[in-house]
Amino acid sequence: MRELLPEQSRAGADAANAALLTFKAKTAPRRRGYGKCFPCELLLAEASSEQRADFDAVVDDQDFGHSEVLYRATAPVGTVHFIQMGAVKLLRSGPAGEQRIVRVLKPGDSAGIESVLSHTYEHTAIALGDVRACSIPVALFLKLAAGSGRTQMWLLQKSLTALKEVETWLLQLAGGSIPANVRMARLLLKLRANDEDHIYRLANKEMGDIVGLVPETVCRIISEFGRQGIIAKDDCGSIFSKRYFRGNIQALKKIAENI
Amino acid sequence: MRELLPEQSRAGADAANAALLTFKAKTAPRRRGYGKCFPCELLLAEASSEQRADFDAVVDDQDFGHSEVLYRATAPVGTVHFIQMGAVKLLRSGPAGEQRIVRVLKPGDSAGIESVLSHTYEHTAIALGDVRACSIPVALFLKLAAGSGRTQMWLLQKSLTALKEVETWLLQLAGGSIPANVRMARLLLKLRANDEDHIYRLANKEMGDIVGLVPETVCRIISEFGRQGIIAKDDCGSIFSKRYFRGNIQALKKIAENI
DNA sequence: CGCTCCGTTGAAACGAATCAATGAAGGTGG
DNA sequence: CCACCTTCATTGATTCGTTTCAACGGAGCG
Repeated sequence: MRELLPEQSRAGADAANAALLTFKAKTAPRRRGYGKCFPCELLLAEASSEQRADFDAVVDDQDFGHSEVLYRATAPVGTVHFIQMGAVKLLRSGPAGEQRIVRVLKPGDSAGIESVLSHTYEHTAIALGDVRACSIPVALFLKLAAGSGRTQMWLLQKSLTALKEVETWLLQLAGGSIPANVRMARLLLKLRANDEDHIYRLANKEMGDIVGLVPETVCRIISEFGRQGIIAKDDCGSIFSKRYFRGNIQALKKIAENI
Repeated sequence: MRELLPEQSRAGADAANAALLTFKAKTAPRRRGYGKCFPCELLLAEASSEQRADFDAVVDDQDFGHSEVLYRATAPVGTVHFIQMGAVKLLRSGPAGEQRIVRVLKPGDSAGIESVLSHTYEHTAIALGDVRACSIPVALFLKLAAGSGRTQMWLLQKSLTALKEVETWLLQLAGGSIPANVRMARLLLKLRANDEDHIYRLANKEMGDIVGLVPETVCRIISEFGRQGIIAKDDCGSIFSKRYFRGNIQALKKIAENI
């Protein structure tokens, strides 16, 4: 289980990642232009030409598979990531071993910005499904960001948006006398993909780690929703095999309102 | 109960506040120099002399009494506040009427910065005890902030710190299979005043609104802590009359660890 | 093929919410 | 200054929901 790799294997994994990055930088086709990644565009808008050269030499896209670790909490900050595709869960762990998913990053979000405050990562970041991210060494990122007012403003907006999101989770998803099925309905609505009736499907334990429930309880509630015809496991072959639910959004909203 | 003033009385209250502010600007002794409020210092560091004059004409300190409302959620953003003294609770309300304290601001924190994203307040802000805040009209704040890179950086740091704080609340204080007495012990530790054994005392319902418990349960746990000699109501006369607990920090930490 | 991990379901125990009643405190008006 | 009223703190008895413990089946993987 990659999420719980023991500490001693981390150095090896990091070295492997570094090697992979180097390899890719030399052999893989480079991104064309800077427009592909909005944050990079911002970072470079006010940069000098030699900074652009620096940038071009080390920054590239990076792909991660399902449940692959982008970085680990308490590790020194190495790179800042801008999510371009897929979703990433941010895990925070407490001293007593408790664990909770505090955010889910989607395309346009950034990971590792806590480097502005500290030299170690705050979370463990793990890919949900296939992920593509633009990865920038933290030193370069900080240097470019310091010279770009627009980037700072963008970061501030992103941070405030994240703050709002977490506060909403705290209000709507966290325990506190709100029945478990209501919290689950709200979570499913938040995990909606696009504007259709597809709902991104996480493992029972993962959903439990968000709403504060035990996996068994999550399973019971999901099963009950299924019995009521509110959601169905979307096993329609293809790549969607088991990564999605198909849900009755209106019915879920009804439950989420909690009468 | 001032927190639940009906809507129709708000306009009157706002007008009264505006009148008070004007009055104070004309008659009350002004703050001496800009050094008194760090954020103001930052805002003005790169400002022109006429901007300073503008600033000096409208910005001043404002005092709030216990349970007084600084601003109300969904109201248009009028002023941004920098807390100089006391504590302020930020309440977020959901569509189903659920309510939760999502943050507690302390000196050095800012309130109303969501104005960067939106034109309405995100929270209802209510004073806990006596509060002194530096109040700046949002238009002036945005104008000055746009021209001050250091202010933007400071705001980013503040926002990231708040984000970290809320995530920690989500992890340690929100429901999720963590026993109620452990969550309460953690809350009491977070409400510690200074480095002593004084603990800021909120109403039972307020503490419940943070950890997601019903007031009765909060009372039972506090009573139990009292019976165990872990905390005592600090009724030692003076102004501290009933605003503080006196607690055995080590014992609380023991409980907070949850074995 | 056997291993482990995850999903699923059942029965029982526990903890917190609810309902209800009393007492203390603060504010208002006579 | 006292009586009244509203709000909050406190405690008990009961109910309800979620956790816990346990067992089984299936999927993925070495």
